[in-house]
Amino acid sequence: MGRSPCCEKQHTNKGAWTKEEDQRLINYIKTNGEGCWRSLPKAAGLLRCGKSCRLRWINYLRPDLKRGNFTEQEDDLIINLHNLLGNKWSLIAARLPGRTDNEIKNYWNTHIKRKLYNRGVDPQTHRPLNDATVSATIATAVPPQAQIITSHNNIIIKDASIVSNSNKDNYVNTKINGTKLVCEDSNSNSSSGVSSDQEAYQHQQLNLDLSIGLPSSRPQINTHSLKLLQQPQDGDEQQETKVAPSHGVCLCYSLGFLRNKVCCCNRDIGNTVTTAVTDNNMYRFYRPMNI
DNA sequence: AACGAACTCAACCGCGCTCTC
DNA sequence: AGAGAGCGCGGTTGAGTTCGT
Repeated sequence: MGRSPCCEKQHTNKGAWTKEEDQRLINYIKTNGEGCWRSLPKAAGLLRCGKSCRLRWINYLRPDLKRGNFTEQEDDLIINLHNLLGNKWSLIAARLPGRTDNEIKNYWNTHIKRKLYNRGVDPQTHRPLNDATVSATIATAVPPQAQIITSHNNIIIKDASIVSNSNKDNYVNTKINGTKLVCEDSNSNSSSGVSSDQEAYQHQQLNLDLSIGLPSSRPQINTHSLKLLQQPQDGDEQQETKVAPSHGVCLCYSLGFLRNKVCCCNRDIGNTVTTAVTDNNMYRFYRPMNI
């Protein structure tokens, strides 16, 4: 049993949008607002499928879109967000006002990938690409779970505590083919051997202030958390576990989760803090502000 | 000037998720 | 509980544009 088509294909236009079609769509959305894309084309007098209308509006016609080239700051932000989130273009776009996921995806594929290759960085892994010596050194000195950030001619190893002392002595702050390995201790703001321009770079590093647990990290969740994860989403307030008498910040919005939906994390913001709730495979965390 | 190659990006496609009935 | 509708996402396509010879 196949999926029904989103529209009657033989009665819809395809390809580039005309100015008249754009104007019809703009006029309709100005009057009626976004939403109900399936019925929109007919209501707006457009021979397009709803998906096509939605895409045209979101990627091209929306008034809050930023036009023009990406700035260096946006480039860096995209690279850092991609390092953190992978190909989650919608999440990345949520962090760049006026940019769309499609635009960022295209920009990544046409510009940034090449830029990273030119820097000798693998755009998928964000690890050094073509310098066998550097790669081999990192493979030797740095545990695979370490977070690595490439910066100019430096490779910054976040969370230095998981790098053994002997490896720190042997490799950190040494230059290999012009690339310097730098350790950064996650418990302190200072990095060992970090020069002023490196610090300036690190200040630009992304601080999303996040706590995200993926399903693979489930074993790390204690029984208390699991109890929270199993609780019903709505209504059953007695099962809501009181964790700390503090206010909190819902991270769902800032991450771009639950767009267009009311987040259920922040119910009873007073003294009750839901530390984690779950939608199938995604845990959503609610962070007390005093942590 | 002409042609093909390379590049860009708007648009399309198909899948997965959520919601409703 | 399960099927279908609707939406959003990521990957891919292809027409238009730019570049190189």
